[in-house]
Amino acid sequence: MRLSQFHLATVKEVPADAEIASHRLMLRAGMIRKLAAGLYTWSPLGLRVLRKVEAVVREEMNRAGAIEMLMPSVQPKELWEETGRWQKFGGQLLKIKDRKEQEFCYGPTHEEVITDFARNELKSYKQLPVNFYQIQTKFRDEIRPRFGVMRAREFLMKDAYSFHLDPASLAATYDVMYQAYSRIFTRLGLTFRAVQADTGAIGGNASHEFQVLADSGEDAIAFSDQSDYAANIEKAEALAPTHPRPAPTAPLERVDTPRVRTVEEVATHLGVPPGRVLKTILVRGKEGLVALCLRGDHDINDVKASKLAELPDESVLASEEEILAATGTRPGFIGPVGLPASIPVIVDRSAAVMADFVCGGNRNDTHYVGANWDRDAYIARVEDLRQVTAGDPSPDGKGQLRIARGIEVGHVFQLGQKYAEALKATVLDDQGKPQVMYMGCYGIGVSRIVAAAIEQRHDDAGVIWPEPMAPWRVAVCVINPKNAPDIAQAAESLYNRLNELGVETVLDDRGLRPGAMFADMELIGIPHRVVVSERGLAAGTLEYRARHESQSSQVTQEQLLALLGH
RNA sequence: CGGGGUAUAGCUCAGCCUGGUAGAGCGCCAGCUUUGGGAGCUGGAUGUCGUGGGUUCGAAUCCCUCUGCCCCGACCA
Repeated sequence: MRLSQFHLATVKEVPADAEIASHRLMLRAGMIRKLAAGLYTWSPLGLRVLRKVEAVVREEMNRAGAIEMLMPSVQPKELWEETGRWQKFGGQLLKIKDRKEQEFCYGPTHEEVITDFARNELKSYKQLPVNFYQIQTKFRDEIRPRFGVMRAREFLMKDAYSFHLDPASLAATYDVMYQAYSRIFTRLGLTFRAVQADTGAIGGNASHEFQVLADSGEDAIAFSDQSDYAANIEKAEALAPTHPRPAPTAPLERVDTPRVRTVEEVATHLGVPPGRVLKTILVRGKEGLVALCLRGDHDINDVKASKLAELPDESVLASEEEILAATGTRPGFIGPVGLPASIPVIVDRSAAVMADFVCGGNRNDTHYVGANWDRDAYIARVEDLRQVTAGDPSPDGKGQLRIARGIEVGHVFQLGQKYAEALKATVLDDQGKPQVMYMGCYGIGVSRIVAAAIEQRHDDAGVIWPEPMAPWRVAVCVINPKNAPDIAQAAESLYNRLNELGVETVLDDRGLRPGAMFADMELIGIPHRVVVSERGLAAGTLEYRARHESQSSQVTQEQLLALLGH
């Protein structure tokens, strides 16, 4: 590509609200332009990168035996009503009407459509297993789109759906997809981890997220320092302490704590560490309120809490009015000691081994000190309720947990029969009997990968693309071609030679001053830069510099080609 | 959806408090000069000051309305 024939539109300034590196750099490099909240135009430059990611994804999906297809982005309401998701999906589902007032949605995902396709196309177990995929635009009406294409409303996704006669076949394909995903992210040059993920309401335990490690990531992941255990923090189990609960040594005593409400305030006020304070959270259960007790220095894990039988799928904190009505006490002074018997007290594993602890007094402006389980308060059940923290023992018994931040770029999931059942997608088995198929689904955020790669690989000057993602591998920069026709000629012939060898090359023939040219090539992250100038021409050399290095070197054309693998 | 901001030239922003001819830098156009790290000089074009209303002799500026956008909390590739 001759840059003079391309549309490169780099800018120096970027809105102050572009917070993370990838968003800023994508705007500066002119890869994307915002159309509206969460909606971005991919410029020619940005699209080149997006297509590179797509190509790797497509290659590996094909290699793994998946078959590409393409489904509509607009989907009829009726299908979504069959699975109940027209309602359940919530506000993220963009609903639209056509001229006949018929309702549709812009597809946020394609389980309904693919399962409808499958129930019509797949008749026999002999057609299974089969794995369909597409690379397609999705729309999710995110409550808060942010960080550019990292969390956009419209985004490019690779989604695959596999169909099976039995769970064993599903597990086998799941494994193949897991391996394919590992290859994809490895090939793209990303530092990532596959982590166990929560399976939500669907059940089962086979789901992994592929997380690109980056401090700006929105997810927290927990991993062992001594084994390959890794899980989304929502999923990571907090093991029960191995030591038994100490015997009570202190008497139960009520103390005045006027206006002292939070764990931190209580700890400071009474001069005890937060770990000696019991945190009691009242949530709205299926029948009345439920008390959840945690150690003061621990945080509740909403996913774990919502799995409790007493709680609805979406657990909600009780309001101040509800708490007052149920206990006669304001939030901040609630504790398990003397709590109305109608409120079950579910205690986190770590909190259950506390002794002589501080807790709310169930009377405004008071707390108890020297409280003890059994003697003073009744435990309905002990559960794992808390978020793991760094230093906790790894759930697999090997090593300690560390916490890192990640960007979710892929997710593999064994769906089981949920959708096939709702949509009555069956095949005949070898007995001629209809069997509901088992399904797996496998997603990759193609556009998000572009942003995630930049988060991991950039410097002050701009992006440092992994080679498979770079818009071009090599940039040929010409210095002052106007003054010396032989320089332009030399650059031209080098450019042609590289193209003949199949090296994707961009020739910067815009005639800019060197500084502007170098700045642009660094900003857009071209891995290899070659400078053709009068100096070098006289010496018969070219100036070479790798994007990730700060030093240039003089090379002959043969050396350059060798360096590029030719 | 709750809380907090913000909206002025193509872009990034000042001006608003204290009402009185619409500003800067970058970019763009023309010309001259310059040519190894985002050049210099000269000249030029560009605005319903987000929308609608109100106060006022007079509103970018004060008041109200609506809308867009951004940030902080619960969802997901």
